[in-house]
Amino acid sequence: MADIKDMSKLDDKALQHVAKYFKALAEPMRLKVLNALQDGEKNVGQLTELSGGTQANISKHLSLLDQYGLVKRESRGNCVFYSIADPSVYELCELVCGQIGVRMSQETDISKLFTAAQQSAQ
Amino acid sequence: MADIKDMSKLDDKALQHVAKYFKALAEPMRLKVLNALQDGEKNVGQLTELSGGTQANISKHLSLLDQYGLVKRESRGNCVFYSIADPSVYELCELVCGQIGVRMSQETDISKLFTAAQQSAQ
DNA sequence: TGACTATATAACTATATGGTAATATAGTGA
DNA sequence: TCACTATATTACCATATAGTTATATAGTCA
Repeated sequence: MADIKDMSKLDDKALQHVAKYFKALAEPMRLKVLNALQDGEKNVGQLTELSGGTQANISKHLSLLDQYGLVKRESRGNCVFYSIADPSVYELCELVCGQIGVRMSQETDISKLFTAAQQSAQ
Repeated sequence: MADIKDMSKLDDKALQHVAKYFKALAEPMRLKVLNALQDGEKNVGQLTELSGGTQANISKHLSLLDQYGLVKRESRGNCVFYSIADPSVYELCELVCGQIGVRMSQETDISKLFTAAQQSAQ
Protein backbone atom coordinates (compact mmCIF):
# COMPACT_ATOMS: atom_id res chain seq x y z
CA MET A 1 0.00 0.00 0.00
CA ALA A 2 2.71 2.42 -0.99
CA ASP A 3 2.68 5.19 -3.55
CA ILE A 4 -0.86 4.72 -4.57
CA LYS A 5 -2.32 7.79 -6.20
CA ASP A 6 -2.93 9.03 -9.68
CA MET A 7 -5.23 6.65 -11.37
CA SER A 8 -7.24 9.57 -12.57
CA LYS A 9 -6.21 9.39 -16.13
CA LEU A 10 -9.92 8.86 -16.11
CA ASP A 11 -11.54 11.86 -14.58
CA ASP A 12 -14.85 11.41 -12.90
CA LYS A 13 -16.80 13.10 -15.61
CA ALA A 14 -15.51 10.63 -18.15
CA LEU A 15 -16.43 7.74 -15.93
CA GLN A 16 -19.89 9.10 -15.44
CA HIS A 17 -20.36 9.41 -19.16
CA VAL A 18 -19.22 5.90 -19.88
CA ALA A 19 -21.28 4.53 -17.04
CA LYS A 20 -24.32 6.33 -18.32
CA TYR A 21 -23.73 4.89 -21.74
CA PHE A 22 -23.64 1.41 -20.31
CA LYS A 23 -26.70 2.15 -18.29
CA ALA A 24 -28.58 2.84 -21.47
CA LEU A 25 -27.72 -0.70 -22.52
CA ALA A 26 -28.47 -2.22 -19.14
CA GLU A 27 -32.13 -2.81 -19.80
CA PRO A 28 -33.63 -5.86 -21.52
CA MET A 29 -36.40 -3.86 -23.13
CA ARG A 30 -33.98 -1.31 -24.53
CA LEU A 31 -31.78 -4.08 -25.87
CA LYS A 32 -34.85 -5.52 -27.51
CA VAL A 33 -35.57 -2.19 -29.12
CA LEU A 34 -32.00 -1.72 -30.28
CA ASN A 35 -32.02 -5.23 -31.64
CA ALA A 36 -35.18 -4.48 -33.55
CA LEU A 37 -33.44 -1.50 -35.10
CA GLN A 38 -30.60 -3.55 -36.48
CA ASP A 39 -32.25 -4.00 -39.84
CA GLY A 40 -33.15 -0.38 -40.28
CA GLU A 41 -35.33 2.35 -38.91
CA LYS A 42 -38.71 1.66 -37.42
CA ASN A 43 -41.47 3.79 -36.03
CA VAL A 44 -42.76 3.66 -32.51
CA GLY A 45 -45.73 1.51 -33.37
CA GLN A 46 -43.55 -1.11 -34.99
CA LEU A 47 -41.10 -1.09 -32.13
CA THR A 48 -43.95 -1.40 -29.69
CA GLU A 49 -45.24 -4.48 -31.44
CA LEU A 50 -41.81 -6.00 -31.91
CA SER A 51 -40.78 -5.52 -28.34
CA GLY A 52 -44.07 -6.56 -26.86
CA GLY A 53 -44.17 -3.56 -24.57
CA THR A 54 -46.74 -0.86 -24.17
CA GLN A 55 -46.67 2.27 -26.26
CA ALA A 56 -45.91 4.52 -23.34
CA ASN A 57 -43.14 2.32 -22.10
CA ILE A 58 -41.42 2.00 -25.45
CA SER A 59 -41.78 5.69 -26.02
CA LYS A 60 -40.06 6.33 -22.73
CA HIS A 61 -37.22 4.00 -23.54
CA LEU A 62 -36.82 5.55 -26.96
CA SER A 63 -36.73 8.96 -25.43
CA LEU A 64 -33.95 7.85 -23.14
CA LEU A 65 -32.01 6.19 -25.94
CA ASP A 66 -32.36 9.35 -27.96
CA GLN A 67 -31.24 11.47 -25.05
CA TYR A 68 -28.15 9.32 -24.59
CA GLY A 69 -27.38 9.55 -28.27
CA LEU A 70 -27.92 5.90 -29.08
CA VAL A 71 -30.67 6.43 -31.60
CA LYS A 72 -31.78 9.10 -34.01
CA ARG A 73 -35.28 10.50 -34.19
CA GLU A 74 -37.03 11.61 -37.32
CA SER A 75 -40.69 12.36 -37.58
CA ARG A 76 -42.27 11.86 -40.96
CA GLY A 77 -45.89 12.60 -41.32
CA ASN A 78 -47.79 11.11 -38.51
CA CYS A 79 -45.05 8.76 -37.38
CA VAL A 80 -41.70 9.06 -35.65
CA PHE A 81 -38.95 6.86 -36.96
CA TYR A 82 -36.00 5.80 -34.89
CA SER A 83 -32.73 4.42 -36.11
CA ILE A 84 -29.33 3.49 -34.70
CA ALA A 85 -27.40 6.70 -34.19
CA ASP A 86 -23.82 5.87 -35.14
CA PRO A 87 -21.75 2.91 -36.33
CA SER A 88 -19.94 2.37 -33.06
CA VAL A 89 -23.21 2.06 -31.24
CA TYR A 90 -24.28 -0.24 -33.97
CA GLU A 91 -21.27 -2.44 -33.36
CA LEU A 92 -21.99 -2.60 -29.68
CA CYS A 93 -25.59 -3.33 -30.44
CA GLU A 94 -24.49 -6.12 -32.73
CA LEU A 95 -22.12 -7.38 -30.12
CA VAL A 96 -24.89 -7.61 -27.62
CA CYS A 97 -28.01 -8.34 -29.57
CA GLY A 98 -26.85 -10.08 -32.71
CA GLN A 99 -26.48 -13.74 -33.41
CA ILE A 100 -24.97 -13.98 -29.98
CA GLY A 101 -28.26 -14.63 -28.33
CA VAL A 102 -28.82 -17.65 -30.50
CA ARG A 103 -26.17 -19.65 -28.77
CA MET A 104 -27.33 -18.78 -25.32
CA SER A 105 -30.84 -20.10 -25.61
CA GLN A 106 -30.05 -22.16 -22.59
CA GLU A 107 -28.02 -21.31 -19.55
CA THR A 108 -24.63 -20.32 -20.83
CA ASP A 109 -21.53 -18.63 -19.57
CA ILE A 110 -21.75 -14.98 -20.38
CA SER A 111 -18.06 -14.48 -20.92
CA LYS A 112 -18.11 -16.87 -23.86
CA LEU A 113 -20.83 -14.86 -25.50
CA PHE A 114 -18.77 -11.76 -25.61
CA THR A 115 -15.67 -13.33 -27.06
CA ALA A 116 -17.80 -15.07 -29.64
CA ALA A 117 -19.59 -11.86 -30.44
CA GLN A 118 -16.40 -9.95 -30.88
CA GLN A 119 -15.03 -12.51 -33.29
CA SER A 120 -18.14 -12.58 -35.41
CA ALA A 121 -18.43 -8.82 -35.32
CA GLN A 122 -14.91 -8.45 -36.65
CA MET B 1 -47.30 -2.64 -39.53
CA ALA B 2 -47.69 -5.94 -41.32
CA ASP B 3 -46.21 -9.30 -40.50
CA ILE B 4 -44.32 -8.20 -37.49
CA LYS B 5 -43.48 -11.04 -35.18
CA ASP B 6 -40.52 -13.24 -34.47
CA MET B 7 -37.71 -11.10 -33.31
CA SER B 8 -37.12 -13.50 -30.51
CA LYS B 9 -33.98 -14.97 -31.82
CA LEU B 10 -33.03 -13.36 -28.58
CA ASP B 11 -35.01 -14.97 -25.86
CA ASP B 12 -35.77 -12.94 -22.81
CA LYS B 13 -33.37 -14.79 -20.60
CA ALA B 14 -30.50 -13.93 -22.89
CA LEU B 15 -31.48 -10.29 -22.90
CA GLN B 16 -31.67 -10.25 -19.16
CA HIS B 17 -28.22 -11.73 -18.92
CA VAL B 18 -26.69 -9.24 -21.28
CA ALA B 19 -28.49 -6.38 -19.63
CA LYS B 20 -27.25 -7.49 -16.25
CA TYR B 21 -23.76 -7.63 -17.60
CA PHE B 22 -24.00 -4.07 -18.82
CA LYS B 23 -25.52 -3.06 -15.56
CA ALA B 24 -22.40 -4.22 -13.80
CA LEU B 25 -20.51 -1.74 -15.96
CA ALA B 26 -23.03 1.05 -15.54
CA GLU B 27 -21.49 2.44 -12.39
CA PRO B 28 -18.65 4.98 -12.25
CA MET B 29 -17.21 3.49 -9.10
CA ARG B 30 -17.16 0.02 -10.54
CA LEU B 31 -15.52 1.30 -13.70
CA LYS B 32 -12.95 2.93 -11.50
CA VAL B 33 -12.31 -0.36 -9.77
CA LEU B 34 -12.10 -2.28 -13.02
CA ASN B 35 -9.76 0.34 -14.38
CA ALA B 36 -7.56 -0.04 -11.34
CA LEU B 37 -7.38 -3.76 -12.01
CA GLN B 38 -6.04 -3.31 -15.50
CA ASP B 39 -2.45 -3.62 -14.41
CA GLY B 40 -2.95 -6.70 -12.31
CA GLU B 41 -4.64 -7.95 -9.20
CA LYS B 42 -5.12 -5.75 -6.17
CA ASN B 43 -6.52 -6.29 -2.73
CA VAL B 44 -9.49 -4.52 -1.28
CA GLY B 45 -7.41 -2.02 0.63
CA GLN B 46 -5.55 -0.96 -2.47
CA LEU B 47 -8.72 -0.71 -4.49
CA THR B 48 -10.31 1.32 -1.75
CA GLU B 49 -7.46 3.80 -1.81
CA LEU B 50 -7.28 3.91 -5.58
CA SER B 51 -10.95 4.45 -6.05
CA GLY B 52 -11.34 6.91 -3.26
CA GLY B 53 -14.37 5.14 -1.88
CA THR B 54 -15.04 3.69 1.52
CA GLN B 55 -14.04 0.16 2.39
CA ALA B 56 -17.61 -1.02 2.74
CA ASN B 57 -18.68 0.50 -0.51
CA ILE B 58 -15.82 -0.93 -2.52
CA SER B 59 -16.33 -4.29 -0.91
CA LYS B 60 -19.93 -4.21 -1.98
CA HIS B 61 -19.04 -3.31 -5.54
CA LEU B 62 -16.41 -6.02 -5.63
CA SER B 63 -18.90 -8.52 -4.36
CA LEU B 64 -21.27 -7.58 -7.15
CA LEU B 65 -18.55 -7.71 -9.79
CA ASP B 66 -17.57 -11.12 -8.51
CA GLN B 67 -21.14 -12.28 -8.54
CA TYR B 68 -21.56 -11.17 -12.14
CA GLY B 69 -18.35 -12.94 -13.08
CA LEU B 70 -16.38 -9.84 -13.97
CA VAL B 71 -13.63 -10.34 -11.44
CA LYS B 72 -12.00 -13.24 -9.67
CA ARG B 73 -11.55 -13.45 -5.93
CA GLU B 74 -8.63 -15.01 -4.17
CA SER B 75 -7.86 -14.63 -0.50
CA ARG B 76 -4.25 -14.92 0.46
CA GLY B 77 -3.40 -14.59 4.09
CA ASN B 78 -5.16 -11.68 5.54
CA CYS B 79 -6.06 -10.06 2.25
CA VAL B 80 -8.44 -10.73 -0.59
CA PHE B 81 -7.10 -10.09 -4.05
CA TYR B 82 -9.29 -9.33 -6.99
CA SER B 83 -8.41 -9.56 -10.64
CA ILE B 84 -10.12 -9.30 -14.00
CA ALA B 85 -11.97 -12.53 -14.62
CA ASP B 86 -11.54 -13.22 -18.31
CA PRO B 87 -9.93 -11.65 -21.37
CA SER B 88 -13.18 -10.57 -23.01
CA VAL B 89 -14.12 -8.68 -19.91
CA TYR B 90 -10.67 -7.27 -19.95
CA GLU B 91 -11.17 -6.04 -23.48
CA LEU B 92 -14.41 -4.37 -22.56
CA CYS B 93 -12.76 -2.88 -19.53
CA GLU B 94 -9.99 -1.60 -21.73
CA LEU B 95 -12.49 -0.30 -24.19
CA VAL B 96 -14.22 1.64 -21.48
CA CYS B 97 -11.54 2.56 -19.02
CA GLY B 98 -8.32 2.60 -21.01
CA GLN B 99 -6.61 5.47 -22.73
CA ILE B 100 -10.03 6.37 -23.95
CA GLY B 101 -10.72 8.56 -20.99
CA VAL B 102 -7.68 10.63 -21.72
CA ARG B 103 -9.20 12.21 -24.76
CA MET B 104 -12.40 13.04 -23.05
CA SER B 105 -11.00 15.14 -20.27
CA GLN B 106 -13.27 17.83 -21.51
CA GLU B 107 -16.75 17.57 -22.89
CA THR B 108 -16.52 15.18 -25.79
CA ASP B 109 -18.81 13.19 -27.98
CA ILE B 110 -19.18 9.75 -26.50
CA SER B 111 -19.58 7.96 -29.78
CA LYS B 112 -16.09 8.96 -30.84
CA LEU B 113 -14.66 7.43 -27.72
CA PHE B 114 -15.99 4.03 -28.54
CA THR B 115 -14.77 3.93 -32.10
CA ALA B 116 -11.39 5.14 -30.95
CA ALA B 117 -11.31 2.57 -28.22
CA GLN B 118 -12.20 -0.24 -30.54
CA GLN B 119 -9.43 0.67 -32.94
CA SER B 120 -6.81 0.85 -30.26
CA ALA B 121 -8.07 -2.32 -28.63
CA GLN B 122 -7.68 -4.20 -31.89
C1' DT C 1 -5.40 -16.73 24.38
C1' DG C 2 -5.80 -11.45 23.02
C1' DA C 3 -4.78 -7.39 20.18
C1' DC C 4 -4.65 -6.12 15.57
C1' DT C 5 -5.64 -5.88 10.59
C1' DA C 6 -8.47 -6.87 6.52
C1' DT C 7 -12.73 -7.86 4.51
C1' DA C 8 -17.63 -8.75 4.45
C1' DT C 9 -22.24 -8.00 5.88
C1' DA C 10 -26.47 -6.00 7.89
C1' DA C 11 -29.56 -2.30 8.51
C1' DC C 12 -30.80 1.85 6.93
C1' DT C 13 -31.69 6.13 3.94
C1' DA C 14 -32.13 8.44 -0.22
C1' DT C 15 -32.49 8.30 -4.94
C1' DA C 16 -33.30 6.55 -9.48
C1' DT C 17 -36.08 4.25 -12.54
C1' DG C 18 -39.13 0.72 -14.92
C1' DG C 19 -43.89 0.03 -15.61
C1' DT C 20 -48.65 1.61 -15.97
C1' DA C 21 -52.85 4.41 -16.75
C1' DA C 22 -54.50 8.54 -18.16
C1' DT C 23 -53.93 12.56 -20.70
C1' DA C 24 -51.84 15.78 -23.92
C1' DT C 25 -49.95 16.93 -28.28
C1' DA C 26 -49.67 16.74 -33.11
C1' DG C 27 -50.38 15.16 -37.72
C1' DT C 28 -53.95 13.39 -41.30
C1' DG C 29 -57.96 13.41 -43.92
C1' DA C 30 -62.97 14.02 -44.30
C1' DT D 1 -64.05 22.28 -38.20
C1' DC D 2 -64.22 17.09 -36.39
C1' DA D 3 -62.84 12.35 -35.98
C1' DC D 4 -58.93 9.54 -36.11
C1' DT D 5 -54.19 7.89 -35.53
C1' DA D 6 -49.52 8.18 -33.61
C1' DT D 7 -46.48 9.68 -30.21
C1' DA D 8 -45.13 11.98 -25.99
C1' DT D 9 -45.80 13.23 -21.32
C1' DT D 10 -47.51 13.32 -16.64
C1' DA D 11 -48.42 11.33 -12.23
C1' DC D 12 -48.02 7.58 -9.71
C1' DC D 13 -46.33 3.10 -7.58
C1' DA D 14 -43.06 -0.41 -6.68
C1' DT D 15 -38.57 -1.87 -6.76
C1' DA D 16 -33.63 -1.70 -7.01
C1' DT D 17 -29.52 0.08 -5.52
C1' DA D 18 -25.54 3.34 -4.21
C1' DG D 19 -23.80 5.00 -0.11
C1' DT D 20 -23.14 5.09 4.95
C1' DT D 21 -22.48 3.43 9.71
C1' DA D 22 -21.89 -0.10 12.63
C1' DT D 23 -20.89 -4.72 13.31
C1' DA D 24 -19.32 -9.37 12.25
C1' DT D 25 -16.03 -12.53 10.48
C1' DA D 26 -11.52 -14.19 9.73
C1' DG D 27 -6.62 -14.15 9.40
C1' DT D 28 -1.99 -12.82 11.72
C1' DC D 29 1.17 -12.34 15.27
C1' DA D 30 2.60 -11.63 20.00
